[in-house]
Amino acid sequence: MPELPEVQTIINGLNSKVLGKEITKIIELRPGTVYRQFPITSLDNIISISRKGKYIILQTSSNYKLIIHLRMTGKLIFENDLTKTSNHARAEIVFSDKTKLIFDDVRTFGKIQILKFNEEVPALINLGVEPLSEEFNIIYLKNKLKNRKAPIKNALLDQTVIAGLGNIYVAEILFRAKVHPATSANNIKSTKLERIVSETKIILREAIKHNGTTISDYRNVEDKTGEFQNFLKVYGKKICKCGAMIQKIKQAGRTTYFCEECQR
DNA sequence: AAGTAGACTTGGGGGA
DNA sequence: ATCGCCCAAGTCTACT
Repeated sequence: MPELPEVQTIINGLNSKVLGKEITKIIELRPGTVYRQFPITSLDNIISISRKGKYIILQTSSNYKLIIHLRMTGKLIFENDLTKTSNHARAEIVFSDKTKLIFDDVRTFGKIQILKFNEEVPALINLGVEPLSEEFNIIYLKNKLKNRKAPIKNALLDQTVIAGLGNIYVAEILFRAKVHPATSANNIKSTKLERIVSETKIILREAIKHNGTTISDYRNVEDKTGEFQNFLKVYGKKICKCGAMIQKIKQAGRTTYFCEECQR
């Protein structure tokens, strides 16, 4: 799915398009997309739009919130015309001013949860630090990784270590930090950990500036692609800028791209 | 406890 | 051109 920069781009779009709007109904077009623990009876305004890791949180004025996860192929598309729809619309959030958000998701992994405002979700409670916050520093990372023998690639994908990284950005981070993805997490030198921390922040900020990375499905709320795919150095590449072939290996079921020459 | 294969699901692309 | 196999931005569960 969308990783942190893509989700942040969507948050920015939602803030300009739907903040303050009144929700009249939430339509589930495919069963299993929307989890409701209670019926929504009143009309509610969206009073805040934020993100934790890759989770989108819409807080409403009358004590409930929507937690949306896009997983691999989910999109939130703002639409001015209520009669319009999209190929894989799974749910719609309809507003009183005759606009709506379409939740479109080819692979149907994405979900919308409707929760009481103070209700917590285990996945959200257990999230690690935000990589762009000051809490994400070498002391934190060293402590989190000290007992982990698994490859650094797997550890950085673990949302309870850092919230928001995914397969593309972890590959790019390790490439720029010059760390081999199979290195045991607890066996990385401090200078390299420092590089991982600093490159993570740099890459994520750059990617947000370019509206995220579109490999295939990701779109922002205006149904537009991101541009950061033009700046990737290793993910999906065949040849490294050093001239060596980019290697592809499987780690924890995911494909890892890396350069044997540059990442040691 | 840590680590990982499998499951969920649809569609696009390279190859026979 | 068709068929069918492999692959994909993520995370939860169940097993060793």
